[in-house]
Amino acid sequence: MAPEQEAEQLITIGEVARMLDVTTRTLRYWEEMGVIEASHRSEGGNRLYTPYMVRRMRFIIKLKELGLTIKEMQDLGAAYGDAKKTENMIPRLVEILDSHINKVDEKMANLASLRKDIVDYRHRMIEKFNFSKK
Amino acid sequence: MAPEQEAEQLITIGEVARMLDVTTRTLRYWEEMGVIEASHRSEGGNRLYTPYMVRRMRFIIKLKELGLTIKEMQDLGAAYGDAKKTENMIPRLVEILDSHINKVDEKMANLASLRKDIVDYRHRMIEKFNFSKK
DNA sequence: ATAAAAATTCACGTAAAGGGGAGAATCTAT
DNA sequence: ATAGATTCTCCCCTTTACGTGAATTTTTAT
Repeated sequence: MAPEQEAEQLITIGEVARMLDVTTRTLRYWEEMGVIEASHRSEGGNRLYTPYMVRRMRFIIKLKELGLTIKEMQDLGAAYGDAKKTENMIPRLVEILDSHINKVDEKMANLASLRKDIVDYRHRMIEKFNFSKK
Repeated sequence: MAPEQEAEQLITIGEVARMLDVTTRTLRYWEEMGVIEASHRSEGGNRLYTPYMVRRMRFIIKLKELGLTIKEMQDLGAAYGDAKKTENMIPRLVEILDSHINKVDEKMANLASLRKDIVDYRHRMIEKFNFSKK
């Protein structure tokens, strides 16, 4: 067998927070919501995280940037945790992403329409102004 | 002189709510927030709205669908209302509209970029999935 | 050993956009 | 005139994603 695996370097919540540019409160909140959990606890009870967990948190952040809610991440997390195979999570993720692409498309169409409305309104106002000045 | 202008047909809050597919609570909330106000009140104090107000509310709904906040609508709403009162405000209104057009343009650019991110991410996920399935 | 920094668990607060109910008054129709 | 439907004003509740202490422990550095 290979020699015992080297102890992973565990880092504290504060270090993780600085690395990911989030607050410790946010990390505890994610744990509270069940989208992530601390890898270990120290003797005294302090949270300690492995690099793997940090990668998972980066992933969470990415999903957040893509507009997924914590609730949607919980679904993904369940699939993730249960199967332990990332691959099993992917179809569900793709499904959620698809729905987000649709939402974004809708918003863009609406924005285009609003822009047109505002521009039209602006033109009417300018004409009215010039006319009143004769 | 022309004959006295026909009394505008005023409708109740419930009718407006049904027409616009929102709740009466929502309409009162908008009033509370200052983005709209009732055209009149009946003898007994019930809100009554003119067709013009209904058009303004449709406009509000459109803005809402775009993700504009009530705060943003307050600016636009104020300008919209002021312009009706006096044409001296038109240059100011055009100015505000221009700033909103810029905001809309920015939002559209952000959404376009977000959409690209999501689509790219989706592709990477699918490739990974297919690869793992060999 | 001891001060300072960091972490712990409550637990209340915030903003946005309303939801929902109470109790009273008003409007509509017969 | 009276039932029944609507509306009125208050006022507290909800959700989401944390913020912000407070009081207590743990960890780190000297």
